[in-house]
Amino acid sequence: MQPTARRGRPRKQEADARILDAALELLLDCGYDRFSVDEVAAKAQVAKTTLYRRWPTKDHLIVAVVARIQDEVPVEYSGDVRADLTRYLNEIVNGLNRMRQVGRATASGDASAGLVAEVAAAAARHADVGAAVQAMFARRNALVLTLLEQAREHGELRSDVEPGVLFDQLAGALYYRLLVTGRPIDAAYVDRLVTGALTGASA
Amino acid sequence: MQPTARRGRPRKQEADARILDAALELLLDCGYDRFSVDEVAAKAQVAKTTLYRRWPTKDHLIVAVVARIQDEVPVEYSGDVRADLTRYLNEIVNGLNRMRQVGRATASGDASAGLVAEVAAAAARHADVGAAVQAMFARRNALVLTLLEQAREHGELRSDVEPGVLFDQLAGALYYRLLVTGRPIDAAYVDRLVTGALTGASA
DNA sequence: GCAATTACGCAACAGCAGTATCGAAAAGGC
DNA sequence: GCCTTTTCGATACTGCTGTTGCGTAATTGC
Repeated sequence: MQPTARRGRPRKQEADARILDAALELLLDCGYDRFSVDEVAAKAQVAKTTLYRRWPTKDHLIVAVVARIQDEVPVEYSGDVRADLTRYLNEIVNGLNRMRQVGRATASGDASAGLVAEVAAAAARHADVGAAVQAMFARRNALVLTLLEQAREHGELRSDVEPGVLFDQLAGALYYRLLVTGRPIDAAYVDRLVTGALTGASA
Repeated sequence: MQPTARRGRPRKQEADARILDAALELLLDCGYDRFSVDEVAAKAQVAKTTLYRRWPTKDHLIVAVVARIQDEVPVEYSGDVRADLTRYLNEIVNGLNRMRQVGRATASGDASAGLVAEVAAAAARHADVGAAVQAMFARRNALVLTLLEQAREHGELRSDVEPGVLFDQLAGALYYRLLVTGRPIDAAYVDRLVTGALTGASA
């Protein structure tokens, strides 16, 4: 962050917020499929040029909006990994369900799946968006990973457990179920998931 | 499948194959981002109308192409779940790596992630595509799920293991890593994954 | 004050997805 | 043979994404 007094006319800071606000509002109102850059610019009372200077593609804009509504989930090791993990995963699920209201109009099943898939596709299309998405998730999950390490050092987890792999299993199962199998995700499922990952499948 | 002699002019069967061939070729040559319906129609020497009568959107066409190159992986319970699972997951990884050649031109990292994400987004956008994708995966994974049940009955897995949840963990971790964290997936990772899921994380 | 630089709004543009319309062709029903 | 139905090819069109060019406004450096 260098507030380096740049050479030319400074950017209108107000515009950024107005655009993001308009974009979020449009996303909530109309859903992803009826979301058009032109309309965002119109709603924000900003020229399309101004918008595109900040976010070079629709994908960039969408990811910026999603990143903005991602709130941090406070996580602290309580001494009971099972409870902590269950709470955190349920928080993720709640976040997805909160997204679900986005674009009820899509009529094609699940809007949360739609947004997640759209973000994933955007990440795959543009390298810089991909980096931003990875950073977003890394930031979001950092606390949980350190929690897992604490639990391991505390003796609650096997010493050879790799937090990264374990978390891939848990979070991956949620998104896989959401995107691929399309079956519902509720607290009971989260419970079975955590139980399975902790106790293991071997007899 | 009713070869019901319909009333009007019959569809040119040849066109379907020509379109799918052209689409696959274009996908292999140019990647997803330079893939345009107009060009597919031109390459297949078919009017755009003819194409759109068969696949009503670009998403439908893409999923049809991907479904076409999905080959079945034979799976049979060998008495060693660990080995069987490892083999199958590596098969999935190989499939993803085979996709990786698709669209080298995209320059944005990983083309396999791109296609997977694009298919997921298409599934979320259109209910019927979603159903087709779910069916595709269900068909692909059915053998593994029965394998897991056999292993459970054989006493190799705990009796309370739910094959569906276990498989979500494994496959989900792969796709989560591919799409979200973007870190490489190799045989060593698959190994750690299977080990983790089977032995469990609890001390 | 003046030049250089950068942002702004406006308008026009190219490219692609998907739709609409039209005449012609190929089949069945009678 | 004739009518109906459906497909085909061709063309033009709408709407959206993303780009470009241009005149103008705001700020820095001198």
